[in-house]
Amino acid sequence: MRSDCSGAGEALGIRDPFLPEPVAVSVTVATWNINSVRLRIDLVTHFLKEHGPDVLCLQETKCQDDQFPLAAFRKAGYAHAAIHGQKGYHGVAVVSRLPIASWSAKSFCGKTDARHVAATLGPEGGGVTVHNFYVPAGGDVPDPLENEKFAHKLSFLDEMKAWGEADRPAASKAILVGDLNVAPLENDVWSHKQMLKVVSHTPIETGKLEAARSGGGWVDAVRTLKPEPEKVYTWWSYRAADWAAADRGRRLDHVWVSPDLAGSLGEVSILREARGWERPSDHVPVMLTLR
DNA sequence: ATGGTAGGACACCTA
Repeated sequence: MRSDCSGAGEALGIRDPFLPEPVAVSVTVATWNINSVRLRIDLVTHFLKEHGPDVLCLQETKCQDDQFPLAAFRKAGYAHAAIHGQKGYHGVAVVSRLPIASWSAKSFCGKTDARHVAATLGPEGGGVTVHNFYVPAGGDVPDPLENEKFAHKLSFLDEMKAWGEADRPAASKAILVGDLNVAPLENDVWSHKQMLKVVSHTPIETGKLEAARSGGGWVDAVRTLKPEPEKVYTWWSYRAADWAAADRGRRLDHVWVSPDLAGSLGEVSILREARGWERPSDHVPVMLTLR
């Protein structure tokens, strides 16, 4: 962003031609499990208009790539997209108003599930790579022998850790966001004690998520800016009679940054009010600004 | 101890 004051050098238009082009002074990234992007496209464009993140990462888009509502995003000013969807389930996408230089998608656990997509921004976005994840929810029974969905979740977390250690995605200018379906800390749930045997907060899951984060060298941006013991939630069940009154939330949605970006953390914002919108997702947007 | 809601595809799965 240019300043309005006219310093001598600027007024004369002097720039060192050997310096790289200036990059954006700030980038805001948002993550939101939208639970069907086609059903809730009007909520998404409302959010983009009101909050204007540079990049929005979506999970549970629940549509094939040719059904993704690209035109609505383009109309809202988000002309760039990396989409990785599948029929009916899962599905992730990165939409951006800044150009995307390249993108890719990884498969995990030998499945074709669309649970990861990565986009690298061009110079306008500082060349940052954004990894967008949708970790398996894991079913209801927290026993990998009885419940294959829980076994899949644990394997997925192990593979995230191995990927972080082998490929070193956090080596420079990287952000990892998404619905990781684990609330790792005591104050990431409404009752630590009552949640210890509930999928999303069992010790085996929280241990594996922490191992994936620290093993990859990632910094938990949200907890850096909102440290414990503050309660932080990003999801409230559809099954509560009154979600706001009960307030039995969980912090399932995360924003991690590579260590070289940790000094640039600006602010984090969790849009709790979005849970009260008409026909809401059960997750709300989480936004991080890097300066 | 139990059941409570939501979305997508297609007769039940996932969350």
